[in-house]
Amino acid sequence: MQSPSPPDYIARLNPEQRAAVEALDGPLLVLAGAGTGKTRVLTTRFAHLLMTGRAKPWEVLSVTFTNKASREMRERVSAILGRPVEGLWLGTFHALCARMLRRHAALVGLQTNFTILDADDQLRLLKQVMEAARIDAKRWPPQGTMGVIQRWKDRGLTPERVTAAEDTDWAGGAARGLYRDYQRRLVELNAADFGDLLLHVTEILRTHPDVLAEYHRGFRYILVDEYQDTNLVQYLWLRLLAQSHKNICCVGDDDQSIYSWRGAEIENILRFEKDFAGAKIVRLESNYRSTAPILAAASGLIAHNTGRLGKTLRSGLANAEGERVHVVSLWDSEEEARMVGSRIEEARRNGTSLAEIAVLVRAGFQTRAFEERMIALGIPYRVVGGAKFYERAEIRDAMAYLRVLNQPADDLAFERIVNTPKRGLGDTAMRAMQAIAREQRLPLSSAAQIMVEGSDTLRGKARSALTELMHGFARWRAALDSEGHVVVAATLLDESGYTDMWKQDRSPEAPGRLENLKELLRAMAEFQTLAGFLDHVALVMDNDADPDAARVSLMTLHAAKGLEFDMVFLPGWEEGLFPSQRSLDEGGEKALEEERRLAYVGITRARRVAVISHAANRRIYANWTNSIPSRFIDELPEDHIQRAGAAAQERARMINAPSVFAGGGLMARRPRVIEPGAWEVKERPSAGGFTAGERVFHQKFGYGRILRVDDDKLDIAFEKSGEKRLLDRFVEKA
DNA sequence: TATCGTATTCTTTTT
DNA sequence: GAATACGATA
Repeated sequence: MQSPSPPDYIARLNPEQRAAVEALDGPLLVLAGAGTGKTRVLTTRFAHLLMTGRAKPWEVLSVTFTNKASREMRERVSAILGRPVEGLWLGTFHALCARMLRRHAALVGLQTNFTILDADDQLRLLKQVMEAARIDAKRWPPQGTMGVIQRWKDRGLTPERVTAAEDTDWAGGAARGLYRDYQRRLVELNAADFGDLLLHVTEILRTHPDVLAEYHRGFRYILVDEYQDTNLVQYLWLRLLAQSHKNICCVGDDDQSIYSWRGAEIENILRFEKDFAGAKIVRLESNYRSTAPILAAASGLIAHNTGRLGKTLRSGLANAEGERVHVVSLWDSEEEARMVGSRIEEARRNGTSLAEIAVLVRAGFQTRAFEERMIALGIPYRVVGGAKFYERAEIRDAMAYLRVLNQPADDLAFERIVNTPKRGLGDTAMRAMQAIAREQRLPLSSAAQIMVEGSDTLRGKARSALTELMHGFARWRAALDSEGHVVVAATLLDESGYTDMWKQDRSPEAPGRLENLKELLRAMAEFQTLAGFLDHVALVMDNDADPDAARVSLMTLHAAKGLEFDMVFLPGWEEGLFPSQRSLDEGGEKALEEERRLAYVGITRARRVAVISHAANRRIYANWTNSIPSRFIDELPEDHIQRAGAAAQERARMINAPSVFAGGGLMARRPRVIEPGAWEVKERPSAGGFTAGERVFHQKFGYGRILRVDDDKLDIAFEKSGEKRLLDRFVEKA
């Protein structure tokens, strides 16, 4: 089977990578640790499938999670093959499913040109459904209902498949009915939400053997990236498609599973061997990215998790020497931002490119403080995944116009633009329109047409405005074929008065918005059809403005997965923030492990320098709150880190004045070195002497019971406010 | 019908 | 503290 001298794309691999590439037939799980050449294995494997003649390019189904990953894979496959490859089934779960669903839309009651709704539309629609069902939106927020529905969809449950036992805890057992109504409305609107793309296709594959057989003939091999992040419906979809030939190769890393909140089930990867009989497992453990201390720190941290498949990362670099991971303690979040700023300036002076520096935060709002600092210092930066182009109001408005153009039955889009700009069509007119639509079971735009043609329903300014709008749409739609979608879009924005609305707007953002509209038209020109463009926007909501430019990257830890930088800053390692309190409240111990994996992802992004920091005081909402260092800092192996700031002094003090008593006691009574000023909240010297199981009282959180004592820190289960970690001086014995 | 003021929520993470 | 949502008022 193996030729005497393998092709050089194989010869360049290390033995474990080679094993992963060459095991072409049957199920294979590749456990790829951070920085072990996962993408390389996937792309080489793809190329190898073609080179060995096992499959044609279109017979391989390659699935990724992000658009970025699929773009990268496409580029690298064609680089290996030395030519651009066309007709590939390569994309995100959602993009591939959208493509499949367009072919079989009728099987779930949709038309081929169905609209893909974004999060905003979904919520508005659900609100309407909940209102109609007279559910108290105060008590049961629509977002919560949306969450319940999405989790069902994540598990492949259509409304019919949801059992009564599943529907107890939300809205008093009304959630299942709301789900059913919501799905009905979607079909009426000829629309699908994100979850539907997978749900519908999986349902079709489950219930239409002929369709399934067609795909079995089509896809001889399946490649899956980031398998640890798949949810149940994605798993079902894959299993159905792999059923006959079983040539499925999943690549993933259980230590980097960070999407459980989106329905991902880490069990999918843990269970792989059981799901696919005769599965082979290959471990990639040679890390070619980071220095030895960074790897050691990350490994030491993740070792605190249980239930791992287990991997040992070892450095594959020729020179793995490097600085220890820095841990910096600071007074407040402003000082933290200053520290990061000055270290970036220093690195820049020493020749590090800004493109090689990243600041990775737990939550999006944290980037703001660093942005301000970057502006003050004149350091170019970019916020990755921040305010998205396609989420801006003017873009969404323009998109709504285009959606109505493409599909008159798109009620959500129609509602959005019918009175934007203001045409004098307020509540009264809209209520009348909705009444007609409901009675005759027609889309809003048809109802509007009726109102315009009829004589009695609408009069005066409102009438002429609506007439003009409807005539406009007829005209623009007619021009679509002859003029092309870009020209029509430009005309539409002008004639509808939308551009004028912003031209007359005196607010400082208005010129920028007009600029954005022009940018939208430029983006449209890259697509053959209007429908193609709309799909792209719904599925590929990214805005990667010149990623090569020398800028510091600011982003969330989630957004950083799959990326790497020479120098990585990891600020805000504080209890409550990271690990996130909310996450802990919702998910308990499992959530804590996921937070820890997130920390692991963060550290392993760094090639040469990692700087972890925490601040003693931080402003949350409007007021200052004090925080204690994240437990993850304590979990880092001391031999591989280097402390600076207050914590270093504190630690020096501990070493210089060893206590004869073991454990907390005297050591816990050491004065806080973090200054200036006293702690604002009433603080008593560390009392020590707390034991697990004891009942305590806290000013804000009320009564609770101590779960664990860790030096001067206590894990407390509060009766009202969940589990928290606090310094003992803030609680008293109850 | 539109605008202004107040109340409320938000800060997890994304296709 | 800001952005949004909603209600009261002109």
